[in-house]
Amino acid sequence: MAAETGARKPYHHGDLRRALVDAARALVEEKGAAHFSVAQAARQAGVSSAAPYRHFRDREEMLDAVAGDGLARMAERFRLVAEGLELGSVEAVLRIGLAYIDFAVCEPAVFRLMFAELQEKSEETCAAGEACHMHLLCHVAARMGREEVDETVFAAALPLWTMVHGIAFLKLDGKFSEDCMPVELEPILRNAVTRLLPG
Amino acid sequence: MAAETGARKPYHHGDLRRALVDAARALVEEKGAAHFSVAQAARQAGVSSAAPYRHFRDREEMLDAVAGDGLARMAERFRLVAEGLELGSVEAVLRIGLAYIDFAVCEPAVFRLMFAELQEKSEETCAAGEACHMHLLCHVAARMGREEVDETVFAAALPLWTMVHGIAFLKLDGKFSEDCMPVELEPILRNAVTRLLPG
DNA sequence: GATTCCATGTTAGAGCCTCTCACATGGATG
DNA sequence: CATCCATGTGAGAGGCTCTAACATGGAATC
Repeated sequence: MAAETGARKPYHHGDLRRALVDAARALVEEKGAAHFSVAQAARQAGVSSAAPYRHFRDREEMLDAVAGDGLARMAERFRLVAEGLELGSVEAVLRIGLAYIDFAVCEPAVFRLMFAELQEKSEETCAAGEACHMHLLCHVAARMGREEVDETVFAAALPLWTMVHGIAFLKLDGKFSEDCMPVELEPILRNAVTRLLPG
Repeated sequence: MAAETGARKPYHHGDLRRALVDAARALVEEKGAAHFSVAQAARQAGVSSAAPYRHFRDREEMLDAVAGDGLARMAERFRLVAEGLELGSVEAVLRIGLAYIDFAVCEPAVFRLMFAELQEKSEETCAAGEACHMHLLCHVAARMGREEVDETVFAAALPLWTMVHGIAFLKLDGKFSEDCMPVELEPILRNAVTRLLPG
């Protein structure tokens, strides 16, 4: 209920933390995480360059927040695309894989950040990452007739998970572009999923 | 023929470019690419902080050189581990995959940098990357009885390549560590390679 | 309602970094 | 020997991170 109409700033700023994460996300996507600066995000949000440090310990923690936000949004997408599809079906796993790759294509810099080397990930970011992983693991577990996600399920899901992850990364590197090696991903992915899903 | 004995600096410095790349590699591995600084690499090499700019346009180009160096060393490792093994055999592909993952584990930060978002990759870096990729493609082509690496070969190799890439990245994220989900990689990888290699 | 408190903001600034410019040096070349 | 140019240095502009001391105003307390 804040900062919508801009009628008047409801508090000192309203929800600066949220505004900073949004600004940071845009900047990261625009120039890459490496060239992102806290000062710029602060300007974008209309506050002094010291203000962000009330909400984030340092630059790294701000980037972590952007990563966590991205992971949470990706998990939500997984939920949406698999909604209504049979648990453990090739179709469901395929949809999740394609959503994964789609996210990477739509927000390449944020996607990279989500798997970047951060010295210290927040509880929140880790949980969001786990949530993403769990979407796939549940399907594999169902496929195997398991109730719990144990080591066996994890091992069975690993090739799938990693393959999709790898495809997304290579796609970002332009390996499948027109002038390199144009490839229709969906059939390849469907084929691989079929071969790799247990049962 | 330079800078071997260290008897006396043969030229202004000898081979500053090489020294800087080595220093940069060490620094990147030590603190991560994000916290690497040109000035520090210069100090490490014993020159002024302006000297590196005679050899690299900017910080980014210096990191690109470290990445290219890493890719070249990885290609060389691929050559070594597959030496003597049958072209297109499961064993050869498996060895290359394990070498890939091993590199990631031994030099995680450099490995990340090798696939990081760099605004502009040098000719050299691109070529080194292609060389790595080609090692796998040749085995797959041989497996399929092809002479050339065409789109079909590329498509067949893609799941393998991406899966190994993904495993390496997830391993860096500690996803297979003791306190998360301890997994013996080799059998899983062997199984997946067997299932994904054509023929 | 007035007072107090504290979360959240601001200004000033130390210290480091990137990158540039003018200048220095010395091996290679004619 | 004289000259040139690749490669180095020192100084410095400008930007960034992060800290410290101070300011402000909504919320809690009396």
